[in-house]
Amino acid sequence: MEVRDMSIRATMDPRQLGTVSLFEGLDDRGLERVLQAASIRKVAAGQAIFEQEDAADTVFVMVAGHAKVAKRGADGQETVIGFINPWEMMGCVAVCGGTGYPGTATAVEDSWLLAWSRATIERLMDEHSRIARNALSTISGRLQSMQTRLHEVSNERVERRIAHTLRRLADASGRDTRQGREIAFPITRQDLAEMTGTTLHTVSRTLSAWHQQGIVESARQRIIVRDASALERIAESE
Amino acid sequence: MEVRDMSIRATMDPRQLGTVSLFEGLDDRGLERVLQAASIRKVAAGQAIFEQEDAADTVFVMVAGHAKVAKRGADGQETVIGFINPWEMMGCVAVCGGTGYPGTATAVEDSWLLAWSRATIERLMDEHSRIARNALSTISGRLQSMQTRLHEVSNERVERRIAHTLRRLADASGRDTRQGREIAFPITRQDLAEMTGTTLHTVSRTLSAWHQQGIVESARQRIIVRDASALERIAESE
DNA sequence: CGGAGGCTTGACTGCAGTCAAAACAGGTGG
DNA sequence: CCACCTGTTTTGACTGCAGTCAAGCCTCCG
Repeated sequence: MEVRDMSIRATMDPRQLGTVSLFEGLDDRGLERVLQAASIRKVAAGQAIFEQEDAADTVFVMVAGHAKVAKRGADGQETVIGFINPWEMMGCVAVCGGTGYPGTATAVEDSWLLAWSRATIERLMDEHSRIARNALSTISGRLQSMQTRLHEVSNERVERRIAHTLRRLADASGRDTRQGREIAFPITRQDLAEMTGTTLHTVSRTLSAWHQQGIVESARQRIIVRDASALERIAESE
Repeated sequence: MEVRDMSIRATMDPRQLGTVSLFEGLDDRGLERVLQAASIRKVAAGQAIFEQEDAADTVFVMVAGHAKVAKRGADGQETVIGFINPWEMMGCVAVCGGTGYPGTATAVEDSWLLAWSRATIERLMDEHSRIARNALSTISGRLQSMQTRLHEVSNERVERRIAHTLRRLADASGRDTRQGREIAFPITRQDLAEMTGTTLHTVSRTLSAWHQQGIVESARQRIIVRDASALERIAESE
């Protein structure tokens, strides 16, 4: 399920960790120490990284690959909380808040992650108060984006919600190609439906319509945004 | 709009501050210092405490009264993020995250609040690392409850969402009366609609139906839950 | 007593969910 | 290399939940 591979750590430049919001502003020696305290895990596509309600004892940073975090409710329905890009962290809320993981994280591609145990992260926070402050501001940002999503799901029509979501995905996880901006990991209609509070049928119909209009290009588990401004118009028009 | 009244502070027992999640675990001397750093404000019902997008420079703790925090979107629609009860704080996310306030806070009753400036709260956090940790865990809790609400709005039918919301309100902000458990502050159908992502019409119809069944008692801006277990059944039944 | 804000109810409608079926792509094993 | 099987996507037809439109009532407050 998980394989450790120490050689990767040896070849990694600690300064890359400075990209991670949690470790922003640390000096080189601090980053070095943080890296030394980490362990590395490889997770194959489709495998779980952590499970909902498991005691939260590890903070992860994605090094390469992508993961999906989804919460499943009592009724078995899933809601996609978000996708994790390289150099983003996950698990921090649960570890800091002292609760279980809020959802299940699944690798959607073969991925490499750095991992720190709860005890280690707490020690690092003690040594570098900057890390605690970073955690606070990162979580605050997530809370705000959650509030925005709540507002959207509560007040907006499906098409517009999909447009908003797709725009954000293209923005945060996109990769420019000759055809347009492509979501940089495999994502199904079902995933998009679970992010927007709708059904895969409606997502499929919507994307088909947008395809007709030349706004998106799409194939199995791939979506390319050709006309970002049209998407913007759908998302924001009165 | 806001009136300062220092005499209240003089008569307040610092230990009451220990009830506030942000200051949990501080010793008496710490609480004393926190209280000394606070200023007091009185806000009349209907008045704003802070406005959406204002630079977040003050953290508040409700001493007596209740406030509503609502976010209004680009389209002018409002979403109620939550209600603030006595000894709960607000503004912390924005102040800690370094962003503007995520919504507008309005007193729904005449209220008294303690207030700390950003600089003061940061100094207090430096002096007492416990405060920073508390902030982290409080915000984590809010994030999780946001995720739960997102899941509900995405996947559940209106009636069930209202049941969930009403249950939580009665739980967190209820007061036991001979008729049942009453929401302890004035709340309109519109407020409830904006919390659940529906319209005041639907809320009204739903409450009427529940009234028929003896589940709730309600009047202008007042709701009493008579049969909590029935509500539970509506909220959780398959 | 009059006005404003809050609540209720009815009738209608349409968005999007459900049900159903089929095409398609990709991976696996023979 | 082909056959099969599973998971993904598309499309159509139907339906019902809840939003919209409309009207009127109630309650509190000035």
